Amino acid sequence: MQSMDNDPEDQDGGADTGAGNRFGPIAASPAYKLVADAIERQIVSGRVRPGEAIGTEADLVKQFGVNRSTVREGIRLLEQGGLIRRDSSRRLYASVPRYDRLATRISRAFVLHEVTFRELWEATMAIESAVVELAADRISDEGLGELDLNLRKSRAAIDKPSELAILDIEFHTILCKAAGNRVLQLAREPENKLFFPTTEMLFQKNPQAARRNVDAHGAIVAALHRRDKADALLWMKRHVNDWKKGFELIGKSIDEPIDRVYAQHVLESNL
Amino acid sequence: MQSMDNDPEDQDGGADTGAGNRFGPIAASPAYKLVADAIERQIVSGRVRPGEAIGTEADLVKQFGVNRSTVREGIRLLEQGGLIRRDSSRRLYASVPRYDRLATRISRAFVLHEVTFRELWEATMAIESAVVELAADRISDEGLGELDLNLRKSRAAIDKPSELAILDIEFHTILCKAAGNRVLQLAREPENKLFFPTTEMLFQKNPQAARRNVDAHGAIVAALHRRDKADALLWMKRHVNDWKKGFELIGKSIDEPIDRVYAQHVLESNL
DNA sequence: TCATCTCCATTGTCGGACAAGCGGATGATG
DNA sequence: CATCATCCGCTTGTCCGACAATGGAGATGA
Repeated sequence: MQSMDNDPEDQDGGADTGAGNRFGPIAASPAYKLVADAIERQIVSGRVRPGEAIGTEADLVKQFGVNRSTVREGIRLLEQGGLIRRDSSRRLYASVPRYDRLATRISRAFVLHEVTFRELWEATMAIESAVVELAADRISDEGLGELDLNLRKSRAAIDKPSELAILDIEFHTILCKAAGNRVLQLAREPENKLFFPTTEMLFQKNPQAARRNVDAHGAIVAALHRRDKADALLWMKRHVNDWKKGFELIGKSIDEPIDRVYAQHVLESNL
Repeated sequence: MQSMDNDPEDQDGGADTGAGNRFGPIAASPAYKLVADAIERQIVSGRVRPGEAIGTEADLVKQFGVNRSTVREGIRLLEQGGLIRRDSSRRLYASVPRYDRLATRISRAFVLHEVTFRELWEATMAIESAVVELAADRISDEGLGELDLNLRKSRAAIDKPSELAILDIEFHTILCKAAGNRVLQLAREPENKLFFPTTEMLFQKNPQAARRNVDAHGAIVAALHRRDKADALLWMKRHVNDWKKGFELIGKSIDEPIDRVYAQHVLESNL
């Protein structure tokens, strides 16, 4: 398995090992990067609040004393990073990095690194287990209502694989929202984008899978109604396990990397 | 708790609800974005392999039929996204998104969204538990050796909070590498950047914490040597729990958001 | 063959220019 | 006076052209 974090061209030079190699390589950044970094620091440090307007390009030209083209290139860096955004008038505002954007990039990185379904599945097992336990503690009546509604819709759509797959994603998303943990929420986004979409395929090739899916959801919801954390956890583990069984049942190996063309399709649908 | 994924200006217009609202808003992207998207598709789809050279700016100008400035702005978007990179000669090559770069962005997003230590801690508990279980199955003798070495260094540095904090991060990083799961590896990066660095503070204010930390590491390593998954898991949970206790012991609330200035410092050290 | 040098290609940066579009000011109207 | 339509100016997106610095490749020499 290849590592993901090797990088021969490390700017920082790593930890200084002893007395030799005193000076690390100097980072001679181009001006557009310096512009981007300067603005980024203002935002991250909180000196510019999210929603607050960044100056116009002309302002930045004056402040930084560089050409407008240079400013614009710097802005492009930040724009992709999600730290600034444009409203309808295309003016620039500071922003908090968007969530789904990050999730898309994370998922894309996994695809490019040829992460296997096994890795995805193991992470799913861990995260969803934690989510359901937290949800058992914290879910509100409103959250339970959402789950009930989702469950009813799922039972109605049990013969429609594509609809059911969407409802499956929705189910777990509701659950995670109820768990009230944004770190787990982001950590489980790759599941939404890469893992759960495969359920549609499973439902198509194996009608049994659809029923087991909805049954598991039902059992989890019932357990949450009773605030029965242990039972909810048990069913969640079964539920995630079922995916693996289903995957193997249709003759695919869980150890193969996520299919690139498939994932590209999925990721582009919500670029 | 605020949601992280609301966005009134959604480009896609969401799911079409019934027959009304047939046409979603048209995405009239500027040319530089079209350029970036075009190149991105080439890379993500695999038509351009990582490491392969992208044409020069002049080439792209010819291919896309736009001005060089426009091409350059498009390139800046991709550059920040990590899909292309420049070698020493500043030439452009396709690349796989770097891992630590992504991790930094994720962590920064958490800070800006004012995620609480509780959320981080809950995620840590889930992820580290999964990691140690997988590691118990998969760790090699070499991995065990690395852990042994880390443990020895930790015991030697038990009175040096800053060193010990670094060794603590290293311990969990080794463990995750041994678990052989890159999804979890990325998911736990925010711990490295935001959660574990707080241990230095704990060690400083409470010498007991350092000892408990190293003891827990020792117990985990011993369990892994015996391939005793249950015991390793038990000690890991204690270990993560200790952090919470220590945090409360020094009078801080686990429900407060991650301190912005502190986090900025940590994140900038490996920008 | 190997080291050195020169020249060229390429990037980074600059200056200027213009069309399109939005915001706000201005004016008209009830 | 309030509401609405119109217009002007600012801002962005795009284009053009230019030049210094620098790395690489090929030419040149030992």
